[in-house]
Amino acid sequence: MLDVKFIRENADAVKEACKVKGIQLDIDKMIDLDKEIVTLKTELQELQALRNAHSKKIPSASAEERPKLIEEGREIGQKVDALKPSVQEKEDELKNMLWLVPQIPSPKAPLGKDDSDNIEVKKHGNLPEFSFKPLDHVEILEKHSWAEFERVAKVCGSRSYSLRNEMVLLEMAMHRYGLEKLMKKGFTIASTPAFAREEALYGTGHFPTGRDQVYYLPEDDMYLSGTAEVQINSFHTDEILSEADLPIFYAGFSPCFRREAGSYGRDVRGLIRVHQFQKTEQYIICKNDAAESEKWHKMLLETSEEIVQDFELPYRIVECCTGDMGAGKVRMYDVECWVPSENKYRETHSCSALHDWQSRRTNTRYRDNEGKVQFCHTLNNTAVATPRILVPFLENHQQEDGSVRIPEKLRPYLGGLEFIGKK
RNA sequence: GGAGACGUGGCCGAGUGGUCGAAGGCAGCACCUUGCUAAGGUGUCGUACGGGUAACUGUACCGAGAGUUCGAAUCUCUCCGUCUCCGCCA
Repeated sequence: MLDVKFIRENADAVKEACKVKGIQLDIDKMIDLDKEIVTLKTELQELQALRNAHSKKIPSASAEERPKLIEEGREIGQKVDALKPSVQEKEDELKNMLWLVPQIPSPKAPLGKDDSDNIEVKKHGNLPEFSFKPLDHVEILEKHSWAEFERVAKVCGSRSYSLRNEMVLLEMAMHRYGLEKLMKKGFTIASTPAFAREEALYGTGHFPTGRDQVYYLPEDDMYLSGTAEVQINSFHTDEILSEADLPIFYAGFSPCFRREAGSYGRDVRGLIRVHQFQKTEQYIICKNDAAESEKWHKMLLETSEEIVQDFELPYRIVECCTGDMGAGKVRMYDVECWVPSENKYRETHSCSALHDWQSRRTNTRYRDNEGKVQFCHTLNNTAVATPRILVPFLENHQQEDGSVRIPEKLRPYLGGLEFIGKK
């Protein structure tokens, strides 16, 4: 969300943001609507001032004067009541449009239409060379009975899975490793509920546009969130923090749910795109300062890099172009890990800086050292998302004998095992 | 699932129809004091929107929404939340 005042004064920049992000929105209409609201509100406020002044006279009025004054007051009240609904209606209309206004992307962000315009900014690690015919991750899983798909699909539908035996332990080890790393870096580890109210999804920006991607629980009017970002982003709703409190680092740990509507036929096989997964998420609230945001954005990205490096996965970083980054984002990077069976890099982490776009939606503010109340900046990035990360992990670390090598940094979390699946 | 209590500013807490955006205290901030000194005094101290160069000023906000009333923090209803007791339960 952007400030209406900002939109009013920077209409061209906002229109340009809509254009480069591929968002259809009538900014001029919003500005006209806003003008109309200001006019109506001024009128309403004048009437309310009149009403207040008038009703103040009544307590001291004599018994004879009273009925007349009350009658006059009633008339003013009727005028107020007549005006109120139209103000309310127009404010709601504006608010509904404001939810859709994109954040202005950084001038450093590459322009582009979709993910094909993303720019590779870094490559790390050597691609594996196999002296044998490597298996894809589903074949590896099946070979060791490390996952069950068909029976689970009968129970839970497509894009479901059940990890088995060492895979469950490996999954837990990865999260344990990630959480400990983040804790050492000063993050507060927060297990979060997987469900949330509608407001929280508006807060992150998943709503109103992404409703079809989110599971809904009608009995309880709750939604299953696709990331702990949803809950964490709303933790400080309506609060005015102190500058001294910032930055706040959260490491969210939660099950995540995505309907994957519209992705029929894409990545249906295996663990790349599933309805339910487990994620350790990095989240930062910091002060309203672009340089500060940029600093933490770098830090978040570096942390993800450390993680995939410790997992010994070849990866690259792409900077997402304006058309691929999402409405709320100023700048965004993806970490993509090498998937040998597909002969390409696949996204495993997504690192975003949103400036005050989310904090305006949740009304999360802080008082700066000068006493001025400001909206916070927010950032987030994946730390560990399973089972997706298992795909490059299994495929890159597979051995000729069918076992899978465990990188050194992960061994302490797996009872020191160097390999899993060794006969 | 059943019964009850409650929700006021950064925090504590008073306020049950008008003079209340809200007493008092704590914390914060500014200045003063410097033999009651890890203290004392005075002042200041919510947010948003509108008007004004500014001082200042108008409106709204006492969990949220709706209602009653000339007038609502205060009365009514709905919802949300917190707490207590009973029941059920991983």
